[in-house]
Formats: sequence, structure tokens, C-alpha cells
Amino acid sequence: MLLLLRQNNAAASVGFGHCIVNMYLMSYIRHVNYQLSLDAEGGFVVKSILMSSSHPSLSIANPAQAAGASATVPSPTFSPLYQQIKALITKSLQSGEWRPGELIPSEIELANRFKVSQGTVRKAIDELSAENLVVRRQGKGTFVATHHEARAQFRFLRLKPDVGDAQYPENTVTEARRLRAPADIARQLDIKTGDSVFFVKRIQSFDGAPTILEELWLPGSIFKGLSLERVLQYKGPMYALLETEFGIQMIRAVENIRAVVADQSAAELLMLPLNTPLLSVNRVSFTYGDKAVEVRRSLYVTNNHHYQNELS
Amino acid sequence: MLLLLRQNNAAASVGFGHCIVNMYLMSYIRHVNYQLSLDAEGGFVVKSILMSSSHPSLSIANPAQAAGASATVPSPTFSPLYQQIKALITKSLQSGEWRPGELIPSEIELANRFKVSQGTVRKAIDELSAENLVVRRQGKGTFVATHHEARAQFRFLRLKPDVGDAQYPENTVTEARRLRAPADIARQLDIKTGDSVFFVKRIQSFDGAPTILEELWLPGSIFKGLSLERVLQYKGPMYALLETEFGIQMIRAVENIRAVVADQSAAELLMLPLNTPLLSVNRVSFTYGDKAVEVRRSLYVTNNHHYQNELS
DNA sequence: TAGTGGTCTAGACCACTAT
DNA sequence: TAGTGGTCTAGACCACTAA
Repeated sequence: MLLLLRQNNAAASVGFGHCIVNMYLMSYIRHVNYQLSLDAEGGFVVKSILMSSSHPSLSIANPAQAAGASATVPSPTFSPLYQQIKALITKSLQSGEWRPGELIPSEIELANRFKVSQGTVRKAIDELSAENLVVRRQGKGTFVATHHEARAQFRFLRLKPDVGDAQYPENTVTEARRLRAPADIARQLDIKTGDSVFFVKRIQSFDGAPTILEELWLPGSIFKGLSLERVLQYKGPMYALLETEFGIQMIRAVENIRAVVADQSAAELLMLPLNTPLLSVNRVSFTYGDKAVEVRRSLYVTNNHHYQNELS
Repeated sequence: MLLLLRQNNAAASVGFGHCIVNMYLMSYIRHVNYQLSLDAEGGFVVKSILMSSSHPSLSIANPAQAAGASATVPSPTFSPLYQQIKALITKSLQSGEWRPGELIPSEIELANRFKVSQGTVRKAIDELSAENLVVRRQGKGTFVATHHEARAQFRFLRLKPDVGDAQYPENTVTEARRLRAPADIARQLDIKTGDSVFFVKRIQSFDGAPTILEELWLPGSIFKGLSLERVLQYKGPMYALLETEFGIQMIRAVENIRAVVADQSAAELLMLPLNTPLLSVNRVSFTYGDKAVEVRRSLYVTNNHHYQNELS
């Protein structure tokens, strides 16, 4: 059951199943309490709705959670309608109702489904598009973003050649196995030290020159069944593999960058003199719900490349 | 004189002075030619407008420039109305009609001025806000962004302490003088080698520890009268000084980052051992119209700090 | 030709700020 | 209370795509 709280609607209607409860929220409503019970299909049925009025300036704070129903109901807070719609669409993206690369329903369809105007759906999708979760294509529709696309290849890779256009790196995996999470990795993945993680070590080369040496840690509980064979066999971006095989989409990442010098091991693997300065990039990647699903520690050779960043 | 080309307006009206020419643009219009002449007040007067029709699929390409009037008329291309409004507002920001920190006219006022709906102005301002050129404040109005503000201090500085919150750096200027632009600097500033530039060298410290060693080059033609005294005297962000004293706002920057090791000079100034790895950050900053107005080469000590970047 | 997203309008009510 | 930006709607026409 969906429950949307809206600012600007005089109608009050209550529905069940996959439908909407429109509530006339006037500013004098202080509390909304409602009782829910499970119906035959595992959904919720509204047993009662209580509202109490109070001072006009007081607003309504998260009635769904107050009712203890936050676990299953999509936790509608008193946020703008388009934000609630955005959250609902995001939930469908997360649940796999529409898979990466697929067309999502048109704005008009979504507007009908959620019983809001097209403009409100549009604003929700505008934000999703700005966050690169979906891609709009005029005349065709709106598509779920995917890592299987030329455009997406360099979305998370900021290392550019000093001259010429960005190229696809050539991949050499040197290690890929399951191991127990060290404390620092576990902390960044929000799991427990010693929990199972899948570890990958690889070298990426441009024009035959080893340029990136990186180590990846992926939570074993999420990426069950990942193996050396699968990693070796797959040609293409790692995030595309994870998306297709495990249904996990990387949608955001934070990188912390430092300067270091090459130690013996790095120098050998990157075919550089000892103590060559390198960029150390520590990335944590997130999927829906701000859940960390990858730690990646990379060393970038910046002799003929640079890390490019736009500020505004 | 303003000339707006609009997609969705059945009215065709022609006005003079600070007003608008609404043109009914149907898709069969192939060319728009108009002759302009100067009026008594230095503005333009429309002498004639010619349109020729053609195949429906052909669109109109920049009639103002075709008419040779691009120098004074705000070069209205056949872009969406809100983009044209955005360009006009940007022009007013650039010209200083509204100064940094000041309130700009309300959406309704701007809508009246440009003879468009409030919604169209809103969409234009939405984009300006997303680009950090203006700041919206509900109930108060829309303000021109400024570097004189706590929030803006870290807009262009991505170096964060490993522990604790970002702090204000302490500044030590070691050099500030006029000199002739070296070839590489000149190229990045889009000026000629040997042209006058103002050069600043300074050290920024956090908690007394020298952390950033940087050199700045500013085009002398733009920042006339900049002096060692002025730079030493001013306490606060460099960009705030440039904004206030010279009316030049930094609105965008591109950074290229590499790893290097400290040479003798850097090691001494940063009080580090020789060959300590450092981040080398080469920044080019831009003002309105994508005009480069600063080259900044910084060395960041990343022993207790890191360069933080969000990817999405 | 039908369907999609893109632009534009007009009008309503809201929350927030200042007077 | 008046004025601002924020949300929401309904409806129109546009450009683009594909059948």
C-alpha cells in the first residue's frame, strides 16, 4: 500500500492494495495516527485513521514511522510530493521492477499510477536524471542507467590521458579470491571484521603501459558465487559484471586521494622505478540506500595521465 | 533591445528599447533576416524583418548573428525560452547590475521584465542555482553568489583533514609581484607569452603545519593595480578579494591532479623531507563567459589530509 | 500517426521571512 | 500582513522517435 501525504489537494480518498491514500493535509492537523493490519495478499489494510488538530504552525512529522509501520510501508515522510514519488520510483529501480537499460513507464503512466500530475512525476524524474539513476531520451522514453554503455565507462574513472582522448583500459587480473575482511575494509563496508569478502587485484594498462594498480573488496554476502573464473572470463567493466550477475548497481562513490611513492611490489607490477610518485585513490562505492558495496584502492601512474576534476 | 525567439506563442509583437520582440516561430520558417539601425539612445531599431519559409524540418539558426548584430544584441539563438532568459540573467550578473551578495529581482518582477511566465523564469533560475551562480532563500529572495561567505570558503578547496572538520587555513604570502607570463601559463590563460601577469606565491597552514604551497598567476590586464601590499593587507579568501576589488567572480574551475615528490625548495617551505610525495594540483579558474582568469599550481601535503571527491 | 519527453503558461496554495 | 520562493495542477503545443 502506498500512502502519499500531499500539500495541496482538497480531495481525501482511501484505497487498498497498490493504490494511494490521498490525505487532505491542512496546517491545523497536528497528528495523523492510523492502524494497519495485514490483508490476505500480505499487504496492509487501513483499519483506522485518526487526526488531531493543533496550532497552525505545527507540521506533521513522519506519521508512518510513528505508527510503527516503517518496515514495510515506504515510510512516507512529510516531504514534497515529488520527493515521495522520487522515493517510490527509486524503490522500483532498487527492487528490479525495471532493470538497468530498460525503459521505465512514461511520465503519464507514472502520473496515473501514483495519482499525481505529470508535472510532479516530471520533477521527480528530473532529479533522478540529475543523479544519473535514469537517462531521458526525447521521443523514446526514460531508461534505467546502466554500466553497459560507452557513455558510462568513464563515469567513475577520472584519469585522463595528457594528450588525446580517453581510451578503454586493458585489464589484467592477478588475483581474485575470497578472504576475511581486514578491520579497515570492514569498517568502510559497514560489515564485521573477518566477514567474507571477495578480493580482486588487477592492473589496467593504456597503450600497453601499466597505469592503474588496484585492489577491490566486495562484501561476500552480497556477491555470492563470485569467482576467479567469472572475473577472468568477463570482458568489460567490473561494475557491468556486478550489475548483470548480482543485480547490484553502483550509483555513487566517494574518493579520497593522496600522494604516495611506489613500494617494491607496486614498482614491479607497474614497471616503474622504486619511489615513483603515485596517486593513491581510496574509493568507496554505494548502491541504493547509501549502502557501501565496494572498497577500491588504486594507484594511478600520473606520468602521462592526470586525474581531472571539475569544480563549481 | 532584447529579442526572444519562442516556441509556443501565437502572438507576434515588435517593440523597441528595453522590450521584447515576440516572434511566432512556426517550423516552416527557414530564415529570419532583420535590419537594425541605431536609435538616438544608442539602442537598436528594427527596420525590417524578413522571413522565408522552407521545409518543415529545417530549423532556425542564430538569426541575430546572421544579421551581423551579435556584438550588441544578446545573440538570441533558437534555444528554449528559459535558456535565453538564463543567458539574459547571466549577462546582468556579469555586468554587475546585481553585485555579489545582493538580492536579484523576484521571479515575478523578472517575469514581467522579460514578458514570460514566472515558471519560465523559475526554470532559468533553477539552473543558475544548480551552477552556484545564485543562491535561493525561501521567503527572502534570490541572491548573487559570493566568495565572502562561510559556506563558499570550501567551494573550491577539496582538501579535507583526515580527522575532524575542515578548518580555515592560515595564509603566508612569500612573494607577490608583476611579471611576464611564461609560455605555458599564457596558454592556459589565453593570453600572449610575455603579457603582464600578477604572480603570488604563498603557503597555507592548518594548525600551524604548512600544508599547501601554491603559486597563482592572474592576468595583469584584468587585475590592474594588484600589489604585494594589497595581498598582504587582505585577510580572507583570495577570490573574495578579487571579487570585491576587481569585480571578477570565479564561478568554475578545472583541476588536473598528479603525484610528485618534493624538491629542495618545496621540502624547505613545507618543512618536509626531500622527496616526500605531494599532490600537484593545476587549477584553471574561469569567470563568466568561460574566460580563464587564474592559473593556480598547488602542492598539497597529504600526510594528514586528503583530496576528497564525490562521483555520481 | 501515435507516443514520448521538452517547453511554456496560468493559477492555486504552501512555507518561510520580515515588517 | 505582504512578499518571497516552493509545490502542484491542468492543459497546450513542441520536437523527436518509431511503426
